[in-house]
Amino acid sequence: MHAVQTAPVEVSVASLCKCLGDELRLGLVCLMGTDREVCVCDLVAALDAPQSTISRHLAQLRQCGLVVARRQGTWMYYRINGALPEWALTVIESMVVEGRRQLGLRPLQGHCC
Amino acid sequence: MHAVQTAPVEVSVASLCKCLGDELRLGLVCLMGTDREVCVCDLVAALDAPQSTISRHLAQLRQCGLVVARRQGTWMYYRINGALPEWALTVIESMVVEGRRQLGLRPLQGHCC
DNA sequence: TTCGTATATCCGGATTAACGAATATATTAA
DNA sequence: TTAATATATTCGTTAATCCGGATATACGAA
Repeated sequence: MHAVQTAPVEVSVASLCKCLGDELRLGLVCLMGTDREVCVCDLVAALDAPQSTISRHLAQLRQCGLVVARRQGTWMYYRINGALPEWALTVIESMVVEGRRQLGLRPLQGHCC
Repeated sequence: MHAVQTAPVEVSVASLCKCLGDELRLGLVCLMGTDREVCVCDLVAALDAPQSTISRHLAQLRQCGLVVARRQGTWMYYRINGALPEWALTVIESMVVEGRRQLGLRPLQGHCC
């Protein structure tokens, strides 16, 4: 399991933090965890925000290199970018654990679709 | 050495990230590291920004609980708040190491004053 | 006291970011 | 084709953030 990564992607510490400095984006990342693939409809349902808002924030996370997306039919699945450098994955993992606690979120299991 | 901490302070993951999501504030934290006390004049010199700007960002870090200040005469010394919870200190340490690399900063040694 | 230095705060203006309804695009099924 | 569903993007409005000169405050020395 656990797909092996290609060469690490450069990510700026400040832009990573800026991404996670928004509660909605932090919530998205917390729902994914570092190893889970989730589809947009689940994220919309779990965070109870308008679809356009979720989609916009996902685009930001993607543009930052923090997450990657995979299309399957009409659905889009998002996950943390496994090609992130070690330090970034470590940071994300630590924050996700605490972030879930603070935001009262559980990692999403199974797919809605 | 290494002062023992009192009870951990609650810090929100999102607000910690928001703090570190600004390059100037990230620079300040990188110059302090997790165990160094630095005075404002050194920070102003090292980051080459107006004193009022530095002071404003330091106030934000302080208000977030990320740093604590100690006055000594006319000088103010700042350091990372040792009472931060474990996860926060871990996150900061990881980001500081990489942040220094990206911003081209060295931890400040010795005092200007 | 007064002066000089170090730091903090104020404030108006500029820039950036977040929002969400409306609309566009992509895909599948019929 | 068309319709239906899932997701992305646009756009105008509102809110938050950043900046830095000017000013205020705190302290030590004289």
